[in-house]
Amino acid sequence: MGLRERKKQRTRDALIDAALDLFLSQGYEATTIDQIAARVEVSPRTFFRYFASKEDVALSPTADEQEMFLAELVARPLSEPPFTALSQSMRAMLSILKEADGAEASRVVKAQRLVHSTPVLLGGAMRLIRENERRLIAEVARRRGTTPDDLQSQLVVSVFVSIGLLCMDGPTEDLSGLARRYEELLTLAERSLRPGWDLPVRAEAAPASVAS
Amino acid sequence: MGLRERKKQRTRDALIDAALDLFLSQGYEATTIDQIAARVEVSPRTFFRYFASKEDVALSPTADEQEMFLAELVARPLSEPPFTALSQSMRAMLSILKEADGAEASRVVKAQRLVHSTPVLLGGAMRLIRENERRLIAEVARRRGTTPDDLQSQLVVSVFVSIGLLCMDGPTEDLSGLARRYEELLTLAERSLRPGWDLPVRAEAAPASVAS
DNA sequence: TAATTTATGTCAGCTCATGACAGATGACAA
DNA sequence: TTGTCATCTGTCATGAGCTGACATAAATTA
Repeated sequence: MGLRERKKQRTRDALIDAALDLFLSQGYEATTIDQIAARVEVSPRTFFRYFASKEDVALSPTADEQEMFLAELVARPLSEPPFTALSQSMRAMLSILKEADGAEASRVVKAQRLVHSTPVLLGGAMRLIRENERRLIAEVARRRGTTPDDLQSQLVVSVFVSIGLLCMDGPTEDLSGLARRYEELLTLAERSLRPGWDLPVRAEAAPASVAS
Repeated sequence: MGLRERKKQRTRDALIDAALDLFLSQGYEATTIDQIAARVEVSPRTFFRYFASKEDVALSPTADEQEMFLAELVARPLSEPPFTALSQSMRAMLSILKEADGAEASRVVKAQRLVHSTPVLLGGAMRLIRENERRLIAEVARRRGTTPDDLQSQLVVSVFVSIGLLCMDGPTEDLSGLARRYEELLTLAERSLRPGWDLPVRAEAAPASVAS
């Protein structure tokens, strides 16, 4: 990789870190682009060459998470039932973050805390999640052998995502706490859902061993 | 009601209608506050005395909906299981909108279409919904005889809300179409959930007529 | 009608965000 | 090494969203 690209990556990371730190210490609205740019020693105009908006930089770790989750899901074996594949993707993502370079994990946790404590960012994060949800639905539909407009596929993704959101609701101290709450919610969800609810109709569990 | 209050209400409604029409015809971002104010013949400054932001006016019908829904839920008899109470509140709200003055219903449908076609407004709407979700959880928790931090209560609300969101995903032509899709999704949900999943643990259905 | 409260308009100012242009810097071939 | 090219960066100008301060106009109350 050339010097140019490395420099760009460093500037980008520096902008994210500076922004997150300023946002968390003095508040999102109270922080100006000028302050972020000054801390990284670039012009305010340059900030906007890296991020489309002030919101963009705050949500960039969340956007990365979404990409990561989708990538995990696509990589899951097709033999897994849809809801299982979703759950496992989340577990995989969490453990990757835990193993990975501390800088990235730190950004994710910081962004999580920031988003959760700033209403306008919460809205932005929800928008990202909703947009990714469409892609998740496409993947789940593929696994269920249906088109993306299949309501049951949409419901499967929707229920899973709502669990993820609940998970983010509590206070985020670190990744382990997040993982713990996630497992707890998953147990509750499985207790509330009918076995096989996420399977394609062809493979649905027979109600009382009666042939259809 | 005095003349002053009536005038204020008329100005407010006029601002909402002007904004929605402009947003829908030429796009949300492409519309300026000046244009909205000019159409109602007030100063731009006055606009901000009625609405905190450009987003606020676009989401005001959605915010009203949220208030309305919560009011319906609180009015539901305590004898109803939580998820039933939620479903019935939605039905009640839809039929009230259908009966009510056409202006309000028109605003709701317009806002729906607008929000669905404007990413930033989608985020804003999600924020409103999430904020109301906290109050819905409190009410559901009360009905289940738990505190608001009870995870199962949160799950009940979360699943219901995710159905509502799915409902809004499709194209919104009118209120009847919305109601139809809602019923369809509700049927699917009930088919996916275990009977009694939303009941307090004390009243949970026994798995096979075995006394606990 | 007079006094008080409240809504509105005007103005100045800040931040966010974008286009245009010029200068600086890394990439690459002769 | 040097010159050329592509790309990144800074400066400037501009417009839109939003807010505080103050004066004016309108409605309420006495």
